[in-house]
Amino acid sequence: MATIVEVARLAGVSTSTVSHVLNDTRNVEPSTRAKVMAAIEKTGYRQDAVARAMRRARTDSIGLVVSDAGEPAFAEMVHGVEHAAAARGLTLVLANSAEDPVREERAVNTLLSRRVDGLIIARCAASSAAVSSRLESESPRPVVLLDRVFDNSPHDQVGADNRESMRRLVEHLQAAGHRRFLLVAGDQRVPTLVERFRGFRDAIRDADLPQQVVVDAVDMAEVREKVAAALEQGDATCVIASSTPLAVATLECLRDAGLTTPEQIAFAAFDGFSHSDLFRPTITTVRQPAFEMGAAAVSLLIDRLGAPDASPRTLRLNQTLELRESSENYRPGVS
Amino acid sequence: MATIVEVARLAGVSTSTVSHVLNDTRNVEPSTRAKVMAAIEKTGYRQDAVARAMRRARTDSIGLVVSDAGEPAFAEMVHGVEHAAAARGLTLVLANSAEDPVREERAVNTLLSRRVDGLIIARCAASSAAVSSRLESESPRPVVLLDRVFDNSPHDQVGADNRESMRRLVEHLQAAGHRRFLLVAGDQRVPTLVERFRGFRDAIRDADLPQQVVVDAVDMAEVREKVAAALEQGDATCVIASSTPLAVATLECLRDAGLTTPEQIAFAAFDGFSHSDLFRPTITTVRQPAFEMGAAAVSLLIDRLGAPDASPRTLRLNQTLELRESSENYRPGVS
DNA sequence: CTGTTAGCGCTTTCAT
DNA sequence: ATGAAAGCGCTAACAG
Repeated sequence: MATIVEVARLAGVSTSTVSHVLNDTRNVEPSTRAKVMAAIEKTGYRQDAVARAMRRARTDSIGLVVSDAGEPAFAEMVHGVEHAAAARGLTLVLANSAEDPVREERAVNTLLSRRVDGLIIARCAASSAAVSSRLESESPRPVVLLDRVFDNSPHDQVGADNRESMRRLVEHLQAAGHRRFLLVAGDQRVPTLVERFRGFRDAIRDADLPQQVVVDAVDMAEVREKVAAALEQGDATCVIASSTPLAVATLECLRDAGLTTPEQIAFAAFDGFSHSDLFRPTITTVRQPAFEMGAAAVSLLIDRLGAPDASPRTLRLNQTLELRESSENYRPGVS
Repeated sequence: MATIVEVARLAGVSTSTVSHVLNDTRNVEPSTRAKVMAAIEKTGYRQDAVARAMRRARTDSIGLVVSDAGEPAFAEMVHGVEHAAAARGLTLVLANSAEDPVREERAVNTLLSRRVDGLIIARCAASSAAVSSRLESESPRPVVLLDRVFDNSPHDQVGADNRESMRRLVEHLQAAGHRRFLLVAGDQRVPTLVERFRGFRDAIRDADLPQQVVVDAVDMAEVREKVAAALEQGDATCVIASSTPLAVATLECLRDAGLTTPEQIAFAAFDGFSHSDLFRPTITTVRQPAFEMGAAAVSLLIDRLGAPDASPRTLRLNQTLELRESSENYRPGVS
């Protein structure tokens, strides 16, 4: 590749003039500019982003660490982040922690070492304290927490209105006549799942319902076991799964138990499945605006670059309650 | 951040010694090494990948351009690429062309300008010639084509055995009694879809079947229109969709036409839906090993770095034919 | 309006 | 076994 020096020589100007033409950073005589453009054309010159980043304070890149690249919801967030970043001329550097704190820490270090202008991260469930302090000490490099938001976080964050959505979902199901629920709540180290659990508790308490069965196992095999046991005991009329993986496990249990939805038991899930309208049963779902969350994280990052000392913001995007067959047609008299 | 100079000063050695300790690139007296390590610890020093890349020929990063980050199959490929790259200490820089040749070209330029060690790209349907020549002139920076492979490509490529898989699928359906198919073939500028179409033709020809109805519209609205019309005419007993988006459109048409699967019409699709076992109808699917394809692309890239002049390789991973309800229970006598 | 030049932080010859 | 020093390609004072 040609360098800026060759372009300058060919155009008969200094490298600084070439640089200024390239970046439009000071006035250049039209004729000079033309000579430079011609030289660029002839040499096939392209700016070297590495050398540029070396000199400047910024790299025009951002890092994203997701906790599970295999989950469709995270794939959507990646898509949203990429879209918003590209729209602002930022390049995306992607890493996946796969819910492993060691890989998470390695990913964060790699990205920081590459001098990304900012970092968006969906912390993994067992995220280490080392990562937290590393992130905090990295100021003024902005960090935005995605999906998994924390109380009193020193960082900007974007999540969903999990607690409120779960409450609305449960209220709807109660109004439809359900009084005995089985909540498949999942790993309670994950803030998102904690929030959903709290929303559930809120709704149960406010409706003066008795205690409900909650499965909060971490391991999926254990989840299946406990859900199966709870179904066997059998007084729940409605099952709620707090995430897609939990919904998969739950649906498998329902199938194994020979329970059909919604005839024998109602079902609802968070995050949901793609193209769910095309298949049966269609499942009542609280849908996360994953793409928008990713895009919003980029916005927060950009805002933060412009105002490093503003106090941290937590953004919560609304989830939508999509009512479908799996929670319909419940007949209180029959239960 | 501390620099290598501060570490050197603190350790009472030269920067070159620190560098050699860091990269384990020449022998260092254990005691010296210890002093350096201590200084690194104390300063919290971390290597600056930008400066490092500036000096060396490599950046230890690879670029990936996907043509549609919203498609689950591509999300899986991204996941596979990330996984394989991370395993080799390579950082992934991600871009999405969204099937837009302008964005594709921009993405390629951005990645090259960042001096990625290699480039993996799923070309978009209307990919411009400018991109082709840009990619070819970038040697010796390796380029691997992903998913969408081309005849006589100067690059390494990894795709699926589309032609053979489609042939197997059609043969299976023929054996089950089907003689009139509707193929929803999609955009014939996309090599993957062309290959699937060819496999279909092969099978029809070898079975001496009459001409079949093929929908090859690009625009999804047009696809729906033509599929609806073909269904109305109504002599097909079996519909095959060549990709997930086409399957979605087709299933909507079937639903709108009031046709149930498999009772009234058989159905099969490529790429498929996630968690398809849990929903009805379960769909006979030719599944693409998307994750593995992404990982394989990284392998090809690495191999190529080691052997820049070997002739280009095309790798075709096997797809699996997953037989499910949507293609069962067809009764020839009734048709 | 344009040119000269000092680095950014690091790796890597070349000496010793 | 270690150090000195020359840049990698670029940007941004500073000077004219």
